[in-house]
Amino acid sequence: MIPKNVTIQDVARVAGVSTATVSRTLSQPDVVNESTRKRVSEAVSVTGYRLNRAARNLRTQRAHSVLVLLPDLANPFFSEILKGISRVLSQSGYSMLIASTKQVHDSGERLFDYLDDARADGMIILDGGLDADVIAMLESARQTSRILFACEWVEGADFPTVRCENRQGAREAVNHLHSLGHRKIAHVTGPAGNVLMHARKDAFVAQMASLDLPLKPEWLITGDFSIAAGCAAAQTWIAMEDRPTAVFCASDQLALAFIAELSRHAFTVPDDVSVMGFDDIDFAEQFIPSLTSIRQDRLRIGETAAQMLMDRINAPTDTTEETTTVVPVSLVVRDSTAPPKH
Amino acid sequence: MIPKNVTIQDVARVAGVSTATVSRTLSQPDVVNESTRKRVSEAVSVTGYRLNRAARNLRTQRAHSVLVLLPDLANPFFSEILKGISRVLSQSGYSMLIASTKQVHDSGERLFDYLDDARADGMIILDGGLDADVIAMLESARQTSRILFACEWVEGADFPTVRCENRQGAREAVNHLHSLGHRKIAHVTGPAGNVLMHARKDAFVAQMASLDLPLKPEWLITGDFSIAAGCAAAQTWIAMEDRPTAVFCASDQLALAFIAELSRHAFTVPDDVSVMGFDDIDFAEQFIPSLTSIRQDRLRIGETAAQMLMDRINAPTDTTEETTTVVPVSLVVRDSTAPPKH
DNA sequence: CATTTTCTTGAAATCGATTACATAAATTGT
DNA sequence: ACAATTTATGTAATCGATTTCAAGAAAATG
Repeated sequence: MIPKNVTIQDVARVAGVSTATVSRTLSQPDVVNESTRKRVSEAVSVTGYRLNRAARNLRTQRAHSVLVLLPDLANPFFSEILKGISRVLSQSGYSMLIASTKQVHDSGERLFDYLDDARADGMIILDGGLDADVIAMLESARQTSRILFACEWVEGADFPTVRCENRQGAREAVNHLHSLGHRKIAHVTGPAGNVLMHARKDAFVAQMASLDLPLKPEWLITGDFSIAAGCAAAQTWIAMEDRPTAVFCASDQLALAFIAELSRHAFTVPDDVSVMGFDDIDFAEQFIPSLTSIRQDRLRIGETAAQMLMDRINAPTDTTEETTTVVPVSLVVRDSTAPPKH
Repeated sequence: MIPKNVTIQDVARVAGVSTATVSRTLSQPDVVNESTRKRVSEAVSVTGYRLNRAARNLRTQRAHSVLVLLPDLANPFFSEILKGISRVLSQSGYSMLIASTKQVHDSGERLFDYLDDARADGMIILDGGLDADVIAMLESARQTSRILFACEWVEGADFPTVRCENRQGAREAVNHLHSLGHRKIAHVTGPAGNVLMHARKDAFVAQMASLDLPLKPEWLITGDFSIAAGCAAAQTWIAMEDRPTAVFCASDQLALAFIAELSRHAFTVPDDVSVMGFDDIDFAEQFIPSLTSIRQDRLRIGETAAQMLMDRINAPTDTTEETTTVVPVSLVVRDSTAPPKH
């Protein structure tokens, strides 16, 4: 009942040629004579032949797939990026493997096993918070050029990176609030140690200074990108003597939680305080009030990262040059920011 | 500079045994003598040997990976499910490949190529809206037992399925609203033809009847699971002569968009109308007002699906029995529902 | 002590493609 | 017309594991 797998041998027999010719017809049609090409193509469709990828992968020493490593599979922030990555990969005939940092760790695998394994030809890492020893291992791995970071990165490590203009985003945020008339602006940061948190915070501080705006230390509220942190930050704001009239949150998730918590305490946005986020996640638009944010083109980040990786994988030699691609951000003004009321 | 790959041959040489013994030591340690086992283990760690998966996959005719097919990569609804799937797969040493229906279609691949290809040993499909011809092909594929559906399914097709208790969820929604005192309840449905839409709508209608509640035809508002449909439904509600006091939406995304649109027209939830959703996505809790919903345990759906697939893949014979596993739902009461005001 | 059974191990075939090399045929140049 | 190319194809090695079969050693049996 179960028909045996059709192999290249079967096709060769049917077409009356050798397997080498079949293989050539399929991968480099131009080197075979037109008449045989036609005969082979016919044999292929008659037999219903499908290339066995495991065999090809073994012979060519290529996995024809790429690993995407996420900090957390359940975080919707990444889905659009995956879409971009997947699109580019599938154009090149590559498959997308997905794993989360935590899972890899828990299962006792080591990250570069994926490369050593012949399971993946490269990896796109979306988690800048990898342990130092993991990074060290990756750097000493044989195929360093096939590892790249997207969105986040690791300070001091020489991996190619695709990221958005974090600093520019923070500057635009400050400028936007400033232009609305705000002078007292707070910043809820990302998690301590996170590279994005530093980039955004530093730029925030710098821009405040360059606009001659005051900045009390307590207006820098340390959070992380979680919902809980947004709620906590809201309580911090509520407890302040001299409340800032605007708050720039390091992520949309923070901002939305911040607003939600405020509303549970009968404060209204933007009447009592203007709030803005960073990322422009899908939900920002649907929230009430809709959220002013700094938009990251996540699709493009994903596509760019995948394309860079493809280029490196297909490059004849190990190109050692490190490359950083920066994707622009844009301000999206919605209802959560307004001029301050006096 | 680039050290050659360590193969099983190298290990065998170092340990002074044959490759067969090395292979046995690694995959069935109990059949080799303890002393040789020790010697081999040592050789493995000395050489830093890593199994080449491509080679194993070819020889064993297993890809050791599973394809997960999503309707849309960018939809956050699925992320938690992926987490569940990935967890179970990685425990079994399997990798998770991800693709979207649209992408597979656009790239000209056929779905079962993934199986024929030796790229995947099975697939979990999260999209019940596949074209009829795709379904027909899948049914006629050689390895039908290695295909299963999760969340959605295809009416009439005999694939094993994991789904949540859609009907029970709809009943609980009606009961909840009824117990708050609502008598006029509308339902915003999912997209026409969708199996979830039908299950939920039918159960809604039935439960309304069994509670002797009136149900005008216009109270069944056809939507889809999109944000736009939620907005449109809100406008439909606003335009009604005799407005229902409660609205049960077939998804959270619908419900949130519904509420957002109402608020743009100066209606308040739950004061003017109670609204509830289905799914309990992460955001339901953060919305203002927080959303009453029917919770699907997405993690568990993912885990169950993956486990079922693993069992089938590892089953000695092609078990043809169709199985449907139903995962319970639960009512989560939040702020978007309240007794009607008269 | 001969015979059977059980443990261990190795030699070699195998999975299904790709590709280096060889060879035969066709084309070109002089 | 003969040598030199070019073009098209086939032979066979190869990728790196797993597994069947056979065989020698050790243990158990009568």
